[in-house]
Amino acid sequence: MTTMIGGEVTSLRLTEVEAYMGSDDPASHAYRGRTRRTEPMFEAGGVVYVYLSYGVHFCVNIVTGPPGEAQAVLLRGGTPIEGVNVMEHRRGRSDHLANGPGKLGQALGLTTEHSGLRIGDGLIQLDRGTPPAGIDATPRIGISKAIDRPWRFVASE
DNA sequence: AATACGATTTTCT
DNA sequence: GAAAATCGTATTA
Repeated sequence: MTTMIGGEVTSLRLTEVEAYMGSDDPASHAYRGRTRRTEPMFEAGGVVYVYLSYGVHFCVNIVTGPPGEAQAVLLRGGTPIEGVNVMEHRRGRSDHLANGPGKLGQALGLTTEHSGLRIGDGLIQLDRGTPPAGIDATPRIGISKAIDRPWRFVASE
């Protein structure tokens, strides 16, 4: 995916994501219905949902389902491709640029201000990218409910 | 109006 | 391996 925030272009290849269903998924923010924060999740697919985690980190989601379903994919990690110097500057270090949800959000320069934006509006884009050799499904991380659902997907290459 | 709690990361021991 | 940092949101009174 590619972002153009503050005049800086950064792109990376997504390698780790997690799926979140809406009303069927106790671990989802949208589980208890529509609220102001989760509003973007109930939009049609192609909308970005960003939230502040632990008051410290910005985590990025992409809505995938039809309107009202609140299906989304949490971007957990990726490998930098373009604008690496920008990411290094934003992260304040040269390693571990986007190998985690909060890190990825910070590296791409996304904040809650960008929540609800549509992909393709000029700020955020999804590219075709290189297909992974394989995909592993594992249990999701950092949640306390519905841990038994293997909805974390990792590119094996 | 008040309070408890994260879809986390970093740093220290 | 453990703990702190930090604030918006949801829940409760």
